[in-house]
Amino acid sequence: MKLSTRGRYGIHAMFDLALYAQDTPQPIKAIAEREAIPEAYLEQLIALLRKGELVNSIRGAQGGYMLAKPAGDITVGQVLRTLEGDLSIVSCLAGEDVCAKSGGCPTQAVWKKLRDGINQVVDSITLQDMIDDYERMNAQGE
Amino acid sequence: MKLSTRGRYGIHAMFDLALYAQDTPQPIKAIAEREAIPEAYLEQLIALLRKGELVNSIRGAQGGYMLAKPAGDITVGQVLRTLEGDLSIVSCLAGEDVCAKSGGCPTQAVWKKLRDGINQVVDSITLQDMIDDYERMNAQGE
DNA sequence: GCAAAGCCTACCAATGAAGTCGGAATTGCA
DNA sequence: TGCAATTCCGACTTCATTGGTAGGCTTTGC
Repeated sequence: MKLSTRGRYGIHAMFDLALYAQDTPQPIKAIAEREAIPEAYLEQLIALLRKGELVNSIRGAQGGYMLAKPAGDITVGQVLRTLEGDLSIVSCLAGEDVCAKSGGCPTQAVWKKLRDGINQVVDSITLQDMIDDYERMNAQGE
Repeated sequence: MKLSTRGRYGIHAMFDLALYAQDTPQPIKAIAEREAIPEAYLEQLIALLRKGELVNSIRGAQGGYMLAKPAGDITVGQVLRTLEGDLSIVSCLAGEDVCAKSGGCPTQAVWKKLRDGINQVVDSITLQDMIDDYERMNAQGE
């Protein structure tokens, strides 16, 4: 039950954009270097984020990427779902197909609680929250 | 970020034992049939549960498996961890290795919250809780 | 002693994750 | 006008894991 690197890289990349792409768009190369992500791979991930309308792209020289919305309007959950698909842990819930044991097996209740717990956590954290944490940390360190 | 069938099958099997192996041990074959799990595969999974000391085995004819502890003392989390390994979503936390960005990257806080949320859910549900749910459901259905 | 069970190990196929590669199309700037 | 920076796109490869099978040995109740 691991998050794949997609989700991890994705959050890193989005955080990076929130931090560095306030004024000028950031090219993949810069993000990849700062966040230690393979450049060609990051390209794929960002393509997904673009389709998910979480980032905007500017093509051509001096181009790059920026957040499509304010950092406070983007949650960790949105990013993870865009990259990893539905977070519902067990296909049984996603597909709405009832288990062999009709009437809803008692395990289903467990998976539901798990799913809700996870969503509750990831949807309550925005990129802005992360930035705030980060700046608080830096202020404290000095 | 899916739970593999291991976890799903495992919970089913444990629930089955909690329900049917109160007095007499249940052989793999019976569990597999009731829960619709491939017999030979279930054998492997139960071997893990045995090593994790969540079930006891009785060898020989009329043998089978029983829970090693009262159903109220076994949590969903214990079962999942035994079968799936650490539930900590992101290796970064398990290995205690600090990220490239020293001082703890701000994403780490996110993974920690996620991990804690998941553990909180799965460790708060025991097999007995599932049984109770199940019986309540049946009582209601009639 | 036979048959019902657990136990053990090796093996296999399919899938998805992670990443690479090459080459377009677009665009700022000298 | 043309070069270089950059996004965009799709195919390909490699590797580990998942999910499962097969076969044979060991234990033990009846």
